[in-house]
Amino acid sequence: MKKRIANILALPQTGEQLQIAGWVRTRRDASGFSFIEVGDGSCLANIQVIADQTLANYGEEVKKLSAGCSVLVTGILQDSPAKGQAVELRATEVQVLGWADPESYPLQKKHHSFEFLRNISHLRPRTNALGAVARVRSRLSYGVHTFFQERGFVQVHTPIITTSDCEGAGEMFQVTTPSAASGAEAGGEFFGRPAGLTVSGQLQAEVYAQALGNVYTFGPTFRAENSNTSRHLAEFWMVEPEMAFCDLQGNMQVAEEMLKYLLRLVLAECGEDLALFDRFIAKGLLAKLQQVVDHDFAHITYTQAVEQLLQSGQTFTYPVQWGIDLQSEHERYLTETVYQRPLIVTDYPAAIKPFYMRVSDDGRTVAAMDILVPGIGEIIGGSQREERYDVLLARMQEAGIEPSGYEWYLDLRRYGSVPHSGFGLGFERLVQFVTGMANIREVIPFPRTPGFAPC
RNA sequence: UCCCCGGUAGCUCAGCUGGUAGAGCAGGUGACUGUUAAUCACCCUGUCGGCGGUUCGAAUCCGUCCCGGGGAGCCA
Repeated sequence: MKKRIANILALPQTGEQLQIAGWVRTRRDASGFSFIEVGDGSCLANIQVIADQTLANYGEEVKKLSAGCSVLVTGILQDSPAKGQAVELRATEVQVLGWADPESYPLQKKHHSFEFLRNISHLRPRTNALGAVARVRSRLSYGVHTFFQERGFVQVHTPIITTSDCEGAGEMFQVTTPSAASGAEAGGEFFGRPAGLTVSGQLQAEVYAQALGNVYTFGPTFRAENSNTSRHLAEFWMVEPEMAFCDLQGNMQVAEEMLKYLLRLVLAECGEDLALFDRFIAKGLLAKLQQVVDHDFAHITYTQAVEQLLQSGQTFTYPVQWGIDLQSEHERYLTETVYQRPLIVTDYPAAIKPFYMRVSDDGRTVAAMDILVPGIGEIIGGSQREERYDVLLARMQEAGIEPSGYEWYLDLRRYGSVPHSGFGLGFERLVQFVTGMANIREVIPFPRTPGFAPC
């Protein structure tokens, strides 16, 4: 019976006859038989196969197996007499499904730089670290859905192609057809007006929040920024809940609960993979994650943040002054040095935030919140939305946005407007935080960055 | 886009102040071995990122372009 290695190792039943299918990691020969380590991606661990010379294809095939070959192994699970593994599979048949020429197969049984692996993105999930990232990412993704579904949120598939720019969220990729672009098509635009790939599902999520209450969207997002950093991608995934009848306090509460829920989840269910990261990628990772789960997030207002930075005695490249946007160095200092845990900064100056954020009673700040985490910086950005028609309209005009393109958005304030809030979580930044991977390009299967999209 | 650093064998890298290349791993062959980053011996591997310049001579110095990494900006 064909079984996955994760299931075999979770509940080993020696004496059982079973079959595994996977890829050879290494082969070591002893006198009269070979050890073959086979992994199938179901977990980090491989299973050791004992292939005896009595196998019909031992000399012809088994002895020629090398890293990357795919095999179907039938055998009997038995206790292992040697250290390193509790059980091993004594093969009665080793069927080679696909060869991998050792002269040209790029993956070796040694450390490879992530930079090198990135250039073979079609093969890199076969490595321990990238395979572990893929499993953790998948578990987190599923966890996002269970977190919201358990709380009665409705998932909304917001559009990927959009004609409304979520102002302030970055440059949009244009979407058109070859004939439209060349002007051959009547009207010049496939959609009748300029369209692009979404930079945020927020505005459309607001529509459904004001019909269904609590909703979330979780999908791909695109930014045509020429930014080349370890924290930015041109295509990434974003989690965006939007909640009607919810103020900034409730918003922050959901965000903190969600992050802790997801960390608890992977700590409980991805222990083996996280242990790998803790050992080889980011020492102390497990303790750091546990510490986040066990403590409340720190809360300060933007104004307090500015005061603390001014009083810190630190010299910053960018001088601190009320009204400036906090720079990376400022955010890092606060979350990594002062608080050493996730930090929520609220109530930013209205002048540096987008038009849709709710203006506070002081008239100069908005009900915004950023969650900063050590090592990554901003992982969540959110706000209470401006629900007052007049104020929203004024803010749009201040920002130089033509209201005619946003009539549908203004309608939400004309008809049964309610206080509501939401936030955006950069999913890859979450995966980065959880795995400790230094570069965001390693936590998405096929990273897209300026000048890079190989397949 | 800006600043800094880098591009040498399939991979990871060394190569000091200029004298036309090395190691480990991988690969091949053989030996040995309940092995597990196996071990030992032998063998193979290079337009030193591209182009131009200085020089008797350039991997090394200069210019320029391309690519990558780190940081910044922008943000998630």
